Amino acid sequence: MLGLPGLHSWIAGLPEPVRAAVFAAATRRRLTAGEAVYTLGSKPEACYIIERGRVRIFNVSDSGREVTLGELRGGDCVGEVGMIDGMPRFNTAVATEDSELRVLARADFDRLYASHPEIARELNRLLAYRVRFFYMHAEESRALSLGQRLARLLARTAYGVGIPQDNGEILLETLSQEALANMLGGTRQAVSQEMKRLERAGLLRTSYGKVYVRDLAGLLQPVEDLIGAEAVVPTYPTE
Amino acid sequence: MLGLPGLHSWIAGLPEPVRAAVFAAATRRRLTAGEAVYTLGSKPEACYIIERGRVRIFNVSDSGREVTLGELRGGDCVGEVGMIDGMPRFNTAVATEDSELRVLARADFDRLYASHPEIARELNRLLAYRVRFFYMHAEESRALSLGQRLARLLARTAYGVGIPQDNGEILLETLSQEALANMLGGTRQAVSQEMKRLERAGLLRTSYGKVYVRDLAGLLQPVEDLIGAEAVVPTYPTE
DNA sequence: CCGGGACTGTCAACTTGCAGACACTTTGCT
DNA sequence: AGCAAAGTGTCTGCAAGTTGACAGTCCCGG
Repeated sequence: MLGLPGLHSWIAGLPEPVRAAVFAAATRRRLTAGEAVYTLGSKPEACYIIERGRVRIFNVSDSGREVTLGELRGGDCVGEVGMIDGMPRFNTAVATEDSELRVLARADFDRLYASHPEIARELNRLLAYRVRFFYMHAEESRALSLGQRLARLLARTAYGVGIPQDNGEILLETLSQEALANMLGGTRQAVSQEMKRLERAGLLRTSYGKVYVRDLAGLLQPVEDLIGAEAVVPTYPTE
Repeated sequence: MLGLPGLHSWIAGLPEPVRAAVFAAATRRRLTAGEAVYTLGSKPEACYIIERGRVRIFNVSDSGREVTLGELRGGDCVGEVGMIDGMPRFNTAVATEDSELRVLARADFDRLYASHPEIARELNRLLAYRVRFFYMHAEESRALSLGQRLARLLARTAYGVGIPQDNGEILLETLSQEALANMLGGTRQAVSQEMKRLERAGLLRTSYGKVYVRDLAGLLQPVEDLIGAEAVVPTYPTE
């Protein structure tokens, strides 16, 4: 659910000289598809800026099942939290295609962080975004059914990286039901079932690894229904 | 799950003169039990430092059910994320007992934030903690059963605010099953059932609104079993 | 010391989603 | 064209947790 419109970098907003200093301190690293940027539990040695390619963030739950948190792309940053608190990584990042990263080692990060207050402020913006993101994510997982989450995920993905077609449909590429299941924290079978439901409702059309969204507004409908049903909102005195 | 050992303030770590400047800019506000600090969807006008009392952070899901995120106490801070990104509040904060807060208005925050780089750095530490917290929280909700989450919550609460008794038990006060259910994202009935299971296992003893923990290590046991069962951890090349 | 209110234990019916199994379709490579 | 691998549709249990209902238990104020 990263990899969608939103704030995914603390570099982009920096004034030019500071950004230049960051890039000057960073080394380059190439990854082939399947290679890990970092792994769960490891010590945070560096943070990363993705120049090219894709990096999937996930972790492995009980039965070895992987739950995808999101995918980051060119321009995005990974691994900042570890730079700030120094605690072990709490998830795993793996390149899903051949990628090229800028690596900013811990010591260099610390030096720049201490000397350029703009960096701390940009990181605040990024972390605030992430706090909101994870909070909403947790909320959504609890409050919405798999079908509703699927609809939302598809709608957001369409907004973010969808490719408009001539016939008005929006194409979502490289999006197998298995991958969707991982993102939603559900099983492939359940996704298949819900997907069929959406297809029968005429909201989309599917083809192996591809989804053609037909009615983007319609995908968000069921959620709005739910919000509309939220009749009994308790009130609290504010002053 | 806040209100437990952890980092809950960006004030405490500030150098003395800066902290003094923050307190000088803040006004005082008294809340009676049940009064809201802020509510879901409102514009972030200020952030808060709790001087005395308790503030519960929660939000209302679909059917009007409240899901408690945690409780903050004296010394803790609330509402920083809104100061940084200016977006509407994404949850509701209500005083659960008569409380006293310091209120730092947006304009004052902005002024101090711009002029004291230490504030941004302390906020990063706090936000990094919150990112981790929410991430773990989401993970736990997905991967662990209600019973396991209950055991963990009780263990952590015991560590955090438990009161050791003469007979070796640890007393957890003001902890009704209803409140636990809200924290765990479950129902009162399910908590009752799991609590009985823990009681039958001899790990604790309950009495209306109180829990006496007998075997703290034992409470964490079932989770360790689960971790131990995590045999098939896929490996990823790191270099 | 007694009665209302809050807290707790338990049950049955129901819903959601998981697990495993199996047949089928498409894609991509040779 | 042909074949293996990946992706998909669907079914049958099965487990966890919800909803609603009801009765029992404890606490505290009048």
